[in-house]
Amino acid sequence: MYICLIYTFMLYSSELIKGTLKTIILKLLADNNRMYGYEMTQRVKTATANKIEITEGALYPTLHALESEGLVTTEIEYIGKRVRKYYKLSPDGAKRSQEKVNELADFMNTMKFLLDIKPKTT
Amino acid sequence: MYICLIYTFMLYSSELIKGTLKTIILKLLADNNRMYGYEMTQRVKTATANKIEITEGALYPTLHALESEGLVTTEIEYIGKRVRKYYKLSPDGAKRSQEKVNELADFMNTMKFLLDIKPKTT
DNA sequence: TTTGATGTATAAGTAAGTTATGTATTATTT
DNA sequence: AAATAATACATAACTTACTTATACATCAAA
Repeated sequence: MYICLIYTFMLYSSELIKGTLKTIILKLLADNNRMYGYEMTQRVKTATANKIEITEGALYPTLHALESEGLVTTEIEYIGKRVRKYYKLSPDGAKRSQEKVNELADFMNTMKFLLDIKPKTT
Repeated sequence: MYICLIYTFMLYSSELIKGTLKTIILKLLADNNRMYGYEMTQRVKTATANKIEITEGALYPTLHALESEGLVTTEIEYIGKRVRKYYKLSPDGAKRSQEKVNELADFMNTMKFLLDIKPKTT
């Protein structure tokens, strides 16, 4: 007797995640005081059961953009000889975080209505 | 005495809508047998209270892409002298429509969980 | 008669990603 | 001991899916 286990790594098509990265980062920082980039990728990966994987090529430019917009501040620390860059929300960033999450929530409600998606019955 | 009415046209930032256009079109066609492009833009506009406005520059290339992928078929009709192009789902398109809607629903549930968004209490 | 709505289409430019590559340290496996 | 994987940052080249602008044409309304 064979037992066949198929693990489907149902990663979302990338267009979907596209508009949401900044919102995700800002929300993570709103909840966690400070985080570093690699930590964010791991947090999102485990929190979504591998459904959302943030690539470094997307993450770091976005973090730099948030910094240059004044929405986050940074602190560099050394773990042994390895550099680690912590990000923290500025007051503007905290405000923006809420706005972005609210906008996304509103958008998702609109889309659910438009696509006639029923709430999960779990 | 002045009465000041401010209408806020809270259009979503375009990155959000970005990944969802094909899904919206396929779902419209799944529900309506056949539709033409302009009709789709109006339907979405009114159904979302002007929150989502599909631009022609996005719509028509996407419709052409769907056609060349074999997901929709077209019929041309004349209203007076004015041309109108109707789109209809192919069997593949009907299947894809369901898949896309399911994927988006799944994605939105994941995002709601990740961003700790509470269901609306209305 | 000219503006707005209806209707389709494409070209140029942009934003936000992907993919690939690079560098370096530390832990784990063979 | 050496190779591989994980940790940690970063950037360059490319792609995708849009936006913005333009174009053309018909028909209704001001």
